[in-house]
Amino acid sequence: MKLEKAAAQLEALGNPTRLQLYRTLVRAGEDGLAVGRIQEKLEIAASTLSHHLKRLVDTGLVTQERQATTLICRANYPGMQALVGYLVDECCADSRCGTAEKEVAA
Amino acid sequence: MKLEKAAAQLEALGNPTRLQLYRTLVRAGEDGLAVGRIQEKLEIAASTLSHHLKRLVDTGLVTQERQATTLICRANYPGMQALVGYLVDECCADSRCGTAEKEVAA
DNA sequence: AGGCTATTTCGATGGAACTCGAAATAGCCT
DNA sequence: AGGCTATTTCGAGTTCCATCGAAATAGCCT
Repeated sequence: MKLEKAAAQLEALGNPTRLQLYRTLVRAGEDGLAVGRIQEKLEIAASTLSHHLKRLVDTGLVTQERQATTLICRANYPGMQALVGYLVDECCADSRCGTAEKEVAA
Repeated sequence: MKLEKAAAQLEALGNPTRLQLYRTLVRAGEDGLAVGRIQEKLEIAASTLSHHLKRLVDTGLVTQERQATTLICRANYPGMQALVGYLVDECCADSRCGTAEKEVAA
């Protein structure tokens, strides 16, 4: 994973509307969700949704598949896993922060 | 972790310059790095660096500590871990993608 | 105090992002 | 073909971002 690509994916997720959109797709699971369904849930203009969706697809975080007139969207899990992997690798590159097993959150 | 905060952190990391900056701090480890040192490494204008650094600090991904006239910057590991945790939680919320190394790919 | 170094703030510029509604396209169904 | 629904593209407006150099501030040291 190159830094440029990671940054592009992070930026794609770094917008509240798109993060919510991605979250919705993740929760939809493997069945995915039609664009129209997503629009009903998020209540944003269709053109706005299309714009955000395109960004997520372009960065490889979401995939789409046609079914007749409707477009099914799915979260691309491997893509997300690669991104998380990059972050973790960077994080643990030269320091030992891997000792944090649980909710270090706070 | 709220969606808004996660999005803000993702956006902060979603800029090539800032991701490189964060990466540099991570690699520096617990000793951290002075702003001036970072500037030498990244070769960007001091004002630009200050701007990006502020964003990382504001979102909780980087901490700073004064030592005389110099400012030491450090990556905030727990902050990053919380973010990664959020992503993973979202990803595995309603679907079993933890097992999806291969099959789900396609 | 005076000066010196490190860092931030200011002001400006160019470009990109987010949002929307309206119009255009894609593809099914009768 | 004709119409209907789903989705995208277009055009526009507003706002936010990235970058820089110059000037201002912070804080040490002599």
